[in-house]
Amino acid sequence: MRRVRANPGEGALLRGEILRVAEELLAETGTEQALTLRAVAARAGVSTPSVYLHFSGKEALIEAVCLRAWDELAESMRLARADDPFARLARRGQAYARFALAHPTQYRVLLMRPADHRAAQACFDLMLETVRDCVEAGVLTGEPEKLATRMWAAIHGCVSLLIAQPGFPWPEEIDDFVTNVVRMAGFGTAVAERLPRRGVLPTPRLGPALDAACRTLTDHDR
Amino acid sequence: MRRVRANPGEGALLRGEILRVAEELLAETGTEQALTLRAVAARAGVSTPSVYLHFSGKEALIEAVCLRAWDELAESMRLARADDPFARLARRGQAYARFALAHPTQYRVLLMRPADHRAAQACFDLMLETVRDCVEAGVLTGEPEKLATRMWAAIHGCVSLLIAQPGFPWPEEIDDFVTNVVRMAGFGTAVAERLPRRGVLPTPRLGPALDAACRTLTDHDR
DNA sequence: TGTACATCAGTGAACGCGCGTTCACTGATGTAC
DNA sequence: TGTACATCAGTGAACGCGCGTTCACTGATGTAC
Repeated sequence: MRRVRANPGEGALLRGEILRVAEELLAETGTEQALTLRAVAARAGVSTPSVYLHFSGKEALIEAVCLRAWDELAESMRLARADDPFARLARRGQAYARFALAHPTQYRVLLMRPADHRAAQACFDLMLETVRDCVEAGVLTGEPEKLATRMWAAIHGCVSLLIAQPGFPWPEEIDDFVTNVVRMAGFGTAVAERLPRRGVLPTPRLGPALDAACRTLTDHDR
Repeated sequence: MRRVRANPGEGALLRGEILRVAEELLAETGTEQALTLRAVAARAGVSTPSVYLHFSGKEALIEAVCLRAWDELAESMRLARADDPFARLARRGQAYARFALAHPTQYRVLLMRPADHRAAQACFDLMLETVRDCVEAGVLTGEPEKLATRMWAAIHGCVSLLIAQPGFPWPEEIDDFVTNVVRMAGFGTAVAERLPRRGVLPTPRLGPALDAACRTLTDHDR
C-alpha cells in the first residue's frame, strides 16, 4: 500500500501518479468537493503533505486534472478522421460525445468550472476547422463560427442531459441520438439561415418541396 | 437584523423566508456546497438551529429549493402562449432559455443534481405537448418524444454553455442564438428523419432543391 | 578508498477553521378553570 | 377576573468531524575532498 520512495532525480514520478489517482477519485466521487487531498495521498500510498511537493494546493491540483482532461478530449477528437468533410464533422462530434459519456464526472467538472480559455478554445477550434471544410466544400452554408457554436451546443446539450438525468426515459439509442443531433445541426442550421429573421416564428409547412430537397441530399451519395 | 418572532400559528412564515433566502444565497455563491445553514439562518435574521424547525436538514432544504425552481421554470413555460403551434414551441423554448439565463446558478444546480423525476417530467411534458400539437398540425413530422427530447437537448446545450463559458466569444446575440436553435431543432430534425439511417453520414449537397424547400416553408406565412 | 556533508523525497503531528447537528433551555402567547 | 399551565417559536452553547495547510523532522542517496 505504501509507495516506495523515488530515487533522487525521479521525484516527478509521484506527480504523475497523483494526477492519475486524482482523476480516478474524481470519477468515483463525482464532485470536486468530494476530492480531498487526504484521499488522493492515501490512494497514492503517500502522506498528505507530499502532495504539496508537486502542487501548490488543492486548487492547483484540480486545475491540472482539468487541463489533462481537456487535452484528452481534444486528442480523441483529433483521432477521429474521415476524408469526407461532413463525415469528419459527424465523427468528431461523436468522438466528443463518446468521451463525455465515457468520463461523465470529468466532463461535468470540465464544463462546470469557469473554463480555462485556451484549453476550451483548442477543442472548439477542431470543430470549427471541420465546419470550415464543410463550408468550403459547399456542404454547409453560413458563417462557420455560428455553425460550429450551434453544433457544439447541440452535442453538449445531448450528453450533459444524458449525464445529469440518467433516469429520464430517453426515446432512442445514444448513438442514433448523436447522429441525429449532428444531422439536425447540419441541415437545420442551413435551413434556419435561409429563413427571414423575425420576432415571431412562422408556421412552416413540411411537404413535397422538403421531400424533394431530402431526395437531393441523399441522391449525391447513391 | 434579527427577525421578530412569529405569533403562535404563524410559525410556517419562517419556512418561506428561509426558502427565499436560500435561493438568494445560492444565486450569489454559485454552488450548493457554499450554501451553509449558518449563512441562511444569519441572513434570515434567525439562529442556526431554527432551520431545523422547518427542514429536517441541509439536504431537505436544498431539495425544497430545487423543487421550487423547477416549478418556477415550468410556470414560466406555461405562461408562454401563442395560437400557432410552431410559434408556441419557439416561445416555450425561449421561456426555458430565458429562465435559465436569468437564474444561472439555480439552473446549474437543477441539472447537476440527480433530478427529481416528477418535476423534470412536468417540465418536459410541456415541451412534448407543444411538439405533439405541431405534429398533429402537420408542421413537424416524426415521433414527438424524439423531437421533444432533441429540442430540449439543443436548448439546454445552448444555455448551459452560455452559463458555464461566459468568457467564450459567442458569435451571435443570445436571442438570435435561441431562435436559431429552435428553428434548427424543428427543421433539422424533420430533414434528418427523412434521410436513410446508415453508419457513415453521407455528404449532403445543399443546393437549388433546399432553396426551393425553404421558399415553401416561408411562403405559407406571406 | 573513506568520510563528512549536501541534497532530495518524503513523514508525523499538529493547528485552526467552519461545518452540520444536538440538546437543554427560554419566554411570550394562548387557554382551562 | 385571576392564575396555573400548555404550547409554540424559537435560542445559546457545545460536540465532533474532516478538511487544507504548516512545520520541524528523517533517512536514504549522491558527491566533494
